[in-house]
Amino acid sequence: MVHVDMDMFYAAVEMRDDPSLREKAMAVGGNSMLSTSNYIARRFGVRAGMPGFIAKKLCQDLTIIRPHFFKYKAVSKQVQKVFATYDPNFSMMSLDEGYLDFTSHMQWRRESEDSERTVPVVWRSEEMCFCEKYCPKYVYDENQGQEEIPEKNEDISSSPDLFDEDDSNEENIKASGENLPDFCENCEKRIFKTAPFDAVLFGLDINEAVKEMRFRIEQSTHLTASAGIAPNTLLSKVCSDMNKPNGQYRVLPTREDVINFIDELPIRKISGIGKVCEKMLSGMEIKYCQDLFKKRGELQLISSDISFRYYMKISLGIGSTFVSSHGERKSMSVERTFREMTDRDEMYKKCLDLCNELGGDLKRHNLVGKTITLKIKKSDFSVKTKAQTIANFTDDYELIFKTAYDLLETEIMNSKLLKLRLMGVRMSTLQESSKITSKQNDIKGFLTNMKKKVAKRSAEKPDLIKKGLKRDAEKRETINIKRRASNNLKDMFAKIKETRKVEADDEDDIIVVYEKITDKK
DNA sequence: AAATGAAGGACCC
DNA sequence: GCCCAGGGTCCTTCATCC
Repeated sequence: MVHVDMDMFYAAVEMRDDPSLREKAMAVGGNSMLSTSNYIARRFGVRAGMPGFIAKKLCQDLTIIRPHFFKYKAVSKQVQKVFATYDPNFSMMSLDEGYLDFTSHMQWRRESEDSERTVPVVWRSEEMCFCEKYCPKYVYDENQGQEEIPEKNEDISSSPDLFDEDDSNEENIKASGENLPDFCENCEKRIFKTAPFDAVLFGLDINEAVKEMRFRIEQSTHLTASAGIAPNTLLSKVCSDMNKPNGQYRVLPTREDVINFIDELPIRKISGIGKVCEKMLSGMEIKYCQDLFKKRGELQLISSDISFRYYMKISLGIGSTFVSSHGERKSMSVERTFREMTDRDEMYKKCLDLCNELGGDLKRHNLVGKTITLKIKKSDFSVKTKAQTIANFTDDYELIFKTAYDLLETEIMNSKLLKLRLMGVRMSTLQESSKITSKQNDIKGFLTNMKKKVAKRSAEKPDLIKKGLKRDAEKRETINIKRRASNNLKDMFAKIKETRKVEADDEDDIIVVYEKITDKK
């Protein structure tokens, strides 16, 4: 499995298109949030996911560029084109990263011609030396002359035995680059060591294959990518981060290599273990992946089945061994942050706008849905979502607004003074609009619609508030029950310790952790 | 008793 | 050095519905 990740994607695109940005500290995003920063800005501590105004404080000279998504999409398409030649079934996780299965490519590669592994050099970065001295003309093959895009070569016998299965050409290329200095003494630019030629021949093994792919990406987009090669996606994702700018890393498909790699790996490196999880696990003295296995007894006690399996898989370095090109989407949404809003009419107006946008998006993607969710974020940053499923699939903004309005109305009614900083509308339970029949809509829809209407009538607003308060009381009660349960955890441990041989020295810590989890609302 | 909905979070890019 | 956009997915808990 190979994971490929473009280096500081958005920032790199902007720097590519505006050379004046290259020597500056810059970031892409807005005043409220940055999505990427370049390496100069990172030296000041400016990182992705940081509010722009804070970044400005860290680095006064920071240039903030608004994102240009159409550009990123175009670049992503180019990258995908390269991906497709190595694995037509590649799966894109976002605009700038994807997983590929190289198995069948490697089969093909073993029997490939040199010409099929040769990539012409059509572009050199401006930071790189162009001087004759260090960019010798490379004659790929005396018989074939200048090389174009690799084509099926009919006469096979003529190719020399120079590059056997065992003898990859990596050595040859390296050898020619190793003698060169890092920088040219004439132009003082970096010397293009990996490919000081008009065409580059890549070797047979997977490292070479991935280098070739990254080289192709660079040639077509003028941007660099990093990659990770490993026996499964979980590991390859981590690997692509190891040699981050413009590099790659491989974990061999052997037991030793996988164990060596995973054992000392901080859990936070694994995709899916975030801030919260890290903190919780560190409370149990779990910092590295091997600790997950060491503390498996305790973990099983406090985790759900799914989480526990997940942890164990991580600790053993187990992950998915196949990629599936994107499944169908589950939801579609629009949301917007704005300056504090208290006026109701303004809120309804905003809601309408969002519904309008969402409706357009749905239509554009040929989708209809039936669950509408209203999301609001108050000035204190607390987030609330309210959802309602309607009878019929729709993409009509007026219909969406009808229910979104109701949801917003009850929210306004339920709070004395609503101060909003964000509003969003989401549609889920999606269907392809072509797939839905009018019959389904008419009969089934009519019945459920009636039911909903009756149910809604019977629930009047004061009742709703009462019900809400009642539910709060119930919630508090369940929290208390859980708290009591956690007090009994000590006894539980003792019993479990007897029946199973669990090494739990730090029971107190675990109870603290447990309380933290259960008290968390 | 199993399935579905709703609400809330964690997490990812 | 700080509490954060906007697009998603998935998990968990609780309620409800036959």
